[in-house]
Amino acid sequence: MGRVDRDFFLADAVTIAGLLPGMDLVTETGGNAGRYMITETEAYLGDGDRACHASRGRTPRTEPMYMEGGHLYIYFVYGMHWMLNVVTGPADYPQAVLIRGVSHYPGPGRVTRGLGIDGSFNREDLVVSGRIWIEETGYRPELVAGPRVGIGYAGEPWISKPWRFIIKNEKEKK
DNA sequence: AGCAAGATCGGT
DNA sequence: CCGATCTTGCTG
Repeated sequence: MGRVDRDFFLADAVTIAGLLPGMDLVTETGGNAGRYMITETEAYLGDGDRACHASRGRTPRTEPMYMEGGHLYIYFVYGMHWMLNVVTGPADYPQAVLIRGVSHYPGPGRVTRGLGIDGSFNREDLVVSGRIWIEETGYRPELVAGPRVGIGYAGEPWISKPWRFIIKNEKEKK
């Protein structure tokens, strides 16, 4: 139904994390074309959110999160996994939505491995990119919200915020 | 320069 | 439950 435009990404991360499930993530990489429905997301809401990387200040790694909504923030963890995040909100408000799962690839590490997404996609602009973007589908699945995964270090109240969204009846990771 | 920890995954 | 694997950011 067409590529999502800039305005969509200017809302806050929690709002967008709740809208992305059901939409399609489309890739055109080196002859490999793919369309995958987003099934699971998580919101990281700015420098006040202790679970958000930006809460430790602006560093070379987190710089992309300070870009205008619609860009990608990609980083490497545990020595083996790329994490795919969609930056949200206006420039200089560091927020992002982690794509934790798409059709056929549940789990943030599996998403990037499955779609061939790596550090070369860091700072990519979903609004104009020729190799990755998001499309509206008209599908509005029922979602289940819950606490975010793997952020025990953040402490309360952040650890309990229901900012993880999964399509109801969709299998969780593993 | 050295080190601890990490928005994970797969095998036991 | 544990090991893999390596970048980042903080400490000194």
